[in-house]
Amino acid sequence: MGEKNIKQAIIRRIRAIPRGTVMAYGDVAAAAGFPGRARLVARILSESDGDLPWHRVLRASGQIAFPPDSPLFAEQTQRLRAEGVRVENGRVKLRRSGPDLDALLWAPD
DNA sequence: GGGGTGACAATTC
DNA sequence: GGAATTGCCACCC
Repeated sequence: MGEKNIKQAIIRRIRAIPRGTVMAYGDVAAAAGFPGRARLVARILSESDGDLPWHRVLRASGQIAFPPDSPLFAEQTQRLRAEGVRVENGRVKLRRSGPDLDALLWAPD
């Protein structure tokens, strides 16, 4: 399998993240079928032209993956809040295996 | 081929 | 919850 396909699969997965929700780098990779490739997701996002919802991807801890004083940090925070996501102190509460909401957000393609 | 780097993560203390 | 450690993988020099 060529790497191009992996990249495409991950990009598709990122585009599929519903508005107002967030996903961790590792989760995106796993959901695309490539567990353990979190860093690849990060690299793809850094290379992307900005046509994908990069602001919906954060660390597994729920923290924004930029230094708090960086402009990207501010932009990501603003974009998330614009979608109704609560961002406090540079972090978002990730509810995994939580209430019924999960089944809805993590529904299959 | 070796070594350092990075929008990461799981484990351990 | 935080800090340190280890694993990871693509990319660059």
